[in-house]
Order: sequence, then C-alpha cells, then structure tokens
Amino acid sequence: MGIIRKTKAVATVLQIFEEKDEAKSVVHLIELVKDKMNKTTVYRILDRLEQDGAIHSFNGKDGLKWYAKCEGCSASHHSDKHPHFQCTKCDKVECLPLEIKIPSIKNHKVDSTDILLIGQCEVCCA
Amino acid sequence: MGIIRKTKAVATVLQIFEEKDEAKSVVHLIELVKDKMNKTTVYRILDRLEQDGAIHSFNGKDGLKWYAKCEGCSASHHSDKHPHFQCTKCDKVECLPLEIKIPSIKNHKVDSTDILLIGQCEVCCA
DNA sequence: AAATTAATGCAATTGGGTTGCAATTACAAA
DNA sequence: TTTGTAATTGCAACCCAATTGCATTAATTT
Ligand SMILES: [Mn+2]
Ligand SMILES: [Mn+2]
Ligand SMILES: [Zn+2]
Ligand SMILES: [Zn+2]
Repeated sequence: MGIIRKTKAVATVLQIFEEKDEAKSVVHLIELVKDKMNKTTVYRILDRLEQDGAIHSFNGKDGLKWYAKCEGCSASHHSDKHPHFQCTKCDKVECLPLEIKIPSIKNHKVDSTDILLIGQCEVCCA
Repeated sequence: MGIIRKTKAVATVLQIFEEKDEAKSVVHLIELVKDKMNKTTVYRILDRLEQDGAIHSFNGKDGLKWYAKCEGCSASHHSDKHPHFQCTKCDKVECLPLEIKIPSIKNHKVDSTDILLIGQCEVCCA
C-alpha cells in the first residue's frame, strides 16, 4: 500500500515530478528538498509513490537510483517498461517512449528488462 | 595503464575467470579470495584487468558491480557490448552472446548500451 | 645484489540507502 | 469542533559497497 495521507512533504515531492517531465536521481531530489524534509522521508515517499504507480524507478549508469513520472500506471499494474537514456555530458536522464525487441533466449524466461542507453542528449548533441 | 606486474594476487583473480565462464559479483569475488588477499586489492586488480581488456564490468539488478571475462578485447579496444542476464531465483549472471537492435533516437547520439535481462536461467526454468 | 616503483595491507573514510523509535500530524469518528 | 488513531516524519544510528592515504612488501630492472 502506498500513499494514504496527503501530507505537505508528499505534495512537495509530487510537484517536482509534475513540473517537469524529466527523471531525477534520489540524490538530486534529496538536495532539492533538503530544507523541507529529511532524506529518510524522501526515500519513504518515493517508495510509496512507486507502489501507487505514480512514479517508477530504475538505475542510472553510475548505479544510482532514479525516478520518473509514470504514464498510465496504477498500484495494481505498472506498465512502464520503456528504456531510459542518460547523457554523458549533462547527466540528464529521459524516459524513451519506444519498445526494444528482445529476442527470445533459449531455455530462459525473461520477466523484465533494464535498458539504459548512454550517449549525448538533444541539447548536448548540437 | 593496467597490469604491469604478474603478482600472485593477480594470478589468483585471473584464474577464477579462466576456470568458469560465468560472471561474478565483486562481493562474491572478495569472499572467494578473502584468505589470500585484502578486499582493496581485489577492487584494484579488477580495475586493472578491466583497463587491460581482460574482463569487463556491469551492474546487476541489485546495483552491485559484476565482472566477466572478455572475448577479444584489448586495452585499446573494448568490444564487449553484449547484454547480460540475471536469474531471479539463483542470482547467477550470464553474458548473452547476442546483439539487440537499438532503433535510432531523434537528435540523440547513442554511444553505448547497458542491457540487463531479468528472469529465470536454464537451471531454474526447468 | 641493490635500486626502483608497482602492488599490497590496513585502517579510516565516504556515500547511498535502511532501520528503530519517539514525536508529530492527517483525518475520520464522535 | 474536539478527540482518537494510526500514518507519517525527524533524527540518530546503522549497514555495506566502494574509495583513499600511507606505510610496507615484493616484482622487475640495472
Ligand atoms: Mn521511465
Ligand atoms: Mn559480459
Ligand atoms: Zn545532455
Ligand atoms: Zn537460476
């Protein structure tokens, strides 16, 4: 079970994801709200928002955890299975609205995929 | 620059990768050789072996760092760009000798990919 | 064999993330 | 509105992978 009470801290975190459709690392999020709440609270709120299907998490290239807004997910069904893109110049991370075909692997059962493309984003490419 | 001197510790670590063609987490490697060398030494040897193109690293689903033997890589050219597979039952990780097609992304330049397939391995499938 | 310096051991430290518990606060029931 | 309750938060301590500084050891060169 995720968010039950709409606290100020929850609203603050949610607004960050509403404002701009861009993934954020937990480390960055903690920095952003460090005057408003404790880091433990940030971790717990992110956990609950993910359980509710409001945001989804994945690992960046450095192994840090990142979160981004979900599109059409719910507590019962997380449908975000897209790849992510991380820029080596500016470190920005984007959700990629595309599907990558995974060939079936003999004698293996693939339940989920974790795909990170690394390179240069639109801004840094130019 | 990677390995310069062939020490006993280097030989020990290398042999682990020669023996069996299977990826190993750093945590597991440290455990395997804990009577023979310090954990710092393990980290440093892995760094140097990777620089030399003898092994390559990637992140497992839990965020831990894993290493596996390289095939045809050298210090100047790391050609290992394959996906990896991690079993949710037994935690084993394999290098997958297959290529996954990445569609080109508008205004982005993709330099490398980090693909982890998660599911059940051959043994755990049966 | 002696000199050089890469490699190692060890203790301390860093940093992301978690846990236990007391204090606070949202919210529903009265 | 007031009260009761349990969800939420703050805080300090902790966990653990990974890194760092530095003195010591050992591989390789001369
Ligand atoms: Mn996403
Ligand atoms: Mn591999
Ligand atoms: Zn960029
Ligand atoms: Zn398995």
